[in-house]
Amino acid sequence: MNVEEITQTLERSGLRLTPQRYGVMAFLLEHTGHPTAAEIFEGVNRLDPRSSRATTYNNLRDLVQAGLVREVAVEGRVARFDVKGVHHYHFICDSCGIVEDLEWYDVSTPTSNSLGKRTLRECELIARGLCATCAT
Amino acid sequence: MNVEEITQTLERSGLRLTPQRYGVMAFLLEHTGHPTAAEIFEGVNRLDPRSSRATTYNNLRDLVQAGLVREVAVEGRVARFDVKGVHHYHFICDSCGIVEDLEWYDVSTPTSNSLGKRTLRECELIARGLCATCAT
DNA sequence: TCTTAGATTAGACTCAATCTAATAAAGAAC
DNA sequence: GTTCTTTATTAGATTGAGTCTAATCTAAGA
Repeated sequence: MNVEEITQTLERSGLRLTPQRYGVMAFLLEHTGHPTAAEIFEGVNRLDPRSSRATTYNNLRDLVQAGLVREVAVEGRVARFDVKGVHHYHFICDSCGIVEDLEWYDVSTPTSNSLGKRTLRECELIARGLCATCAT
Repeated sequence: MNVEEITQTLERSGLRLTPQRYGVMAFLLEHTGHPTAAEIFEGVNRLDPRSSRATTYNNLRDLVQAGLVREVAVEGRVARFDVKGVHHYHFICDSCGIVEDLEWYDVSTPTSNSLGKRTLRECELIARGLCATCAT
């Protein structure tokens, strides 16, 4: 994902690509380990330019709404984020809680019968078990 | 799920079936709409016996650890719970955020190749889109 | 240049969840 | 039964992720 793509996606949502927003995107593209908002805030501010906590949260919200970033569904109180670049699923370790990427594959979707009047947008898969470190 | 089963499962984890614990289980068995801890706390206390907030949280933690209850993976700050009785998946509405059950079906699991050294325990599916109410 | 909508900011605030230290209740031991 | 010990419960204080507020600041357009 390059700056052009990001700018255009944001424009489609009526958003500017500010230094702070770029900082969040750049950090997420570089750190694929599903960081928390606090980690992103800290990481972005380790470099220029300074971004406030509120802005980091605002921008994460905006980027999620624009479809560039995803808030990963994990139980627990802290939100984790990743870039929606390449389709992938998640593996969560029962023991240490680490969230790892699993390569995407075609998963059969619920029958239209069981969906009823609902409209389906996407299916997310969460695999659970022990990560490589905890399994040994 | 009956009292016998619950008692035995708890005993296997070295836990007693106290009135407060039973209250939580009974509430969850009756209210399948994925209530929050606060809702469970309030619901349990609408009847006898009085249970404190801390106890509700403690018991939810214990019941999850004993494998009787599941903390549903939803993004957001409030934890939601359901009884692990019947296998099922979840549908989360993009618009109103409601969490509904989807009947279980056999989903293909990740290849052992992509899992690597990880051990797989279960696969959870989260479908997203618009619920029946929001779709119309 | 002026206007205006969008963006950022520090700090106060909210509230779900956890912690603490004291009390209560249920088994087990005698 | 009485005592000892472990497990549970409790009210209230504390934590901390996330949100809100009201005041600036910035940049695009007229």
